Amino acid sequence: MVLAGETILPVPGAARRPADPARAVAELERERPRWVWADAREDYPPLLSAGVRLSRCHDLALTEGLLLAAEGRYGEPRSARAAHARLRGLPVPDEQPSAPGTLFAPEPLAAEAVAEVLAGQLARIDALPDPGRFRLLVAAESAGALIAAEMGHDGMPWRRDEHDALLSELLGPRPVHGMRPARLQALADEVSAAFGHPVNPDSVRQLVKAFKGAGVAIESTRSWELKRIDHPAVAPLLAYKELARLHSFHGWTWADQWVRGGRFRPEYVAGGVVSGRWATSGGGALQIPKVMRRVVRADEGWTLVVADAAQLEPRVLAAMAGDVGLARAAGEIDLYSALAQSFGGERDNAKIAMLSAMYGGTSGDAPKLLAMMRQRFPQAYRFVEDAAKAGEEGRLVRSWLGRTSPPPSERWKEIVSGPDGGRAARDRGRFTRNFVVQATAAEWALALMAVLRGLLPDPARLVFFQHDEVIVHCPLDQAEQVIGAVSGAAAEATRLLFGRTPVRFPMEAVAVDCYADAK
DNA sequence: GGAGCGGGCGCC
DNA sequence: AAAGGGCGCCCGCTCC
Repeated sequence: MVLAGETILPVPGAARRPADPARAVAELERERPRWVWADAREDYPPLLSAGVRLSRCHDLALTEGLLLAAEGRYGEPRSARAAHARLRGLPVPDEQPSAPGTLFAPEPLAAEAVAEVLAGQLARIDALPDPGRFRLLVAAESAGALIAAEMGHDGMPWRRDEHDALLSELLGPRPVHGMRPARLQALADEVSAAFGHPVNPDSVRQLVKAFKGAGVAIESTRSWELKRIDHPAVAPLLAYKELARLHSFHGWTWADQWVRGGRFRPEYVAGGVVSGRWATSGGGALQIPKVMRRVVRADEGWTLVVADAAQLEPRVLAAMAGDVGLARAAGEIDLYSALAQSFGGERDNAKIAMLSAMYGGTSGDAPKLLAMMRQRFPQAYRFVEDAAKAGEEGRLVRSWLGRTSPPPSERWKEIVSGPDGGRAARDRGRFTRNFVVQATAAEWALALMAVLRGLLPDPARLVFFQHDEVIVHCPLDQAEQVIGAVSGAAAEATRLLFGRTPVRFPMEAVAVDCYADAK
């Protein structure tokens, strides 16, 4: 095992930091070690900039977070430094992720300390209920950290000329900074005209007041509520809201900040969501509107291989719960169609039933459909009900590989024991109900990416990941190989998590020139 | 004039 | 038709 971090121990006897760390790392990488480092988010980008890529790692910070949660110590500082202080019984430093270039960056953790923390973590993993699964979780989470850094480094192809054309088409030409684009101003004027006085369409308060003055009582300005209203201001207002969002979230200013050299480079945060999903800390890569997909185009002579897992969450539920009936339906490509006959012949009913079971839905037809689910698929039904019950009682739940939900807050405990505790309890029940499914789906997706990354031929690159969807950018002549790698990776991820299961996890990939053409 | 929060809505 | 999980982000607005 080779230890790395900020501190690098290349070979025994050479305990000093080498003159050219990146080169030393690159040489050692030929042995394909599992690198151990404090925090890939900080340690990997400099290596990537130096042209070095690593195949495997153990990320102490991410692992510490997983372990603390599993041990019921969620919320304690999870940095390698903090973990080391806990081991030594020293004061634990506060969580302070130092931004790159921080003036007072802490001294790097010594290699000996890294080794100590690692040994401590491996021992703690052995003490868990299912160390084998947890080790897989740690490996997948760590691989995710590598991939997140690489995707941030490589960036997703983003054509600024197409982006500008799209914005101009929808909003009018780029305005002077701080001004509304022409189309937005025209819509705002229409809204004001409809009320007969100036109204700021960005102000909820002004809108509610204006509608009230026009004799229309509304609770909110949510678009579904506005759509039920008959008033001339509604149409321009809805159009305004949609375009204003595009302008402020993914407009010219956004592109100035996030797009360089034909690449959109967001900052992904592996494990940034409690469920294990990724988050972003800038750039909003996980909320790019579908209309923007036409802006994502492969380089000349290259292609985009776009792949998404079909109905991932219900399949995960079927596999976890070991529900034979649901697993049989999940052996089909379209799971909901396969379920339709169990829900009165309607595919939509099957979908509502499954989503309500996984999200805790109670409105509309949900109660009726859930009753049918309880009868037809008792094991799957019980699986999510048990998770909900655990949450309502303030207990913790775990994903398939052992990611543990955060505990309820002290405030929650107060409220729940009070007179109106039912609402808070049900809210938490919905959270834990969803957690077990969402977190396991995230694990499957991480495993998929980790395997896929290892199968990609150079210079193919993962350039986008969004919960259950990946994009690989590769030369045209690698398209077929990459498409094969995707389905191979999906099968391997399924095997890694669930072993032999009748549940299928279809991951169909297509090679396209433009992201918008993928669906 | 900056921090913090709720509304609203994009994605899954 | 309208409500159920997870996020990030911008806006208006309040408060200090």
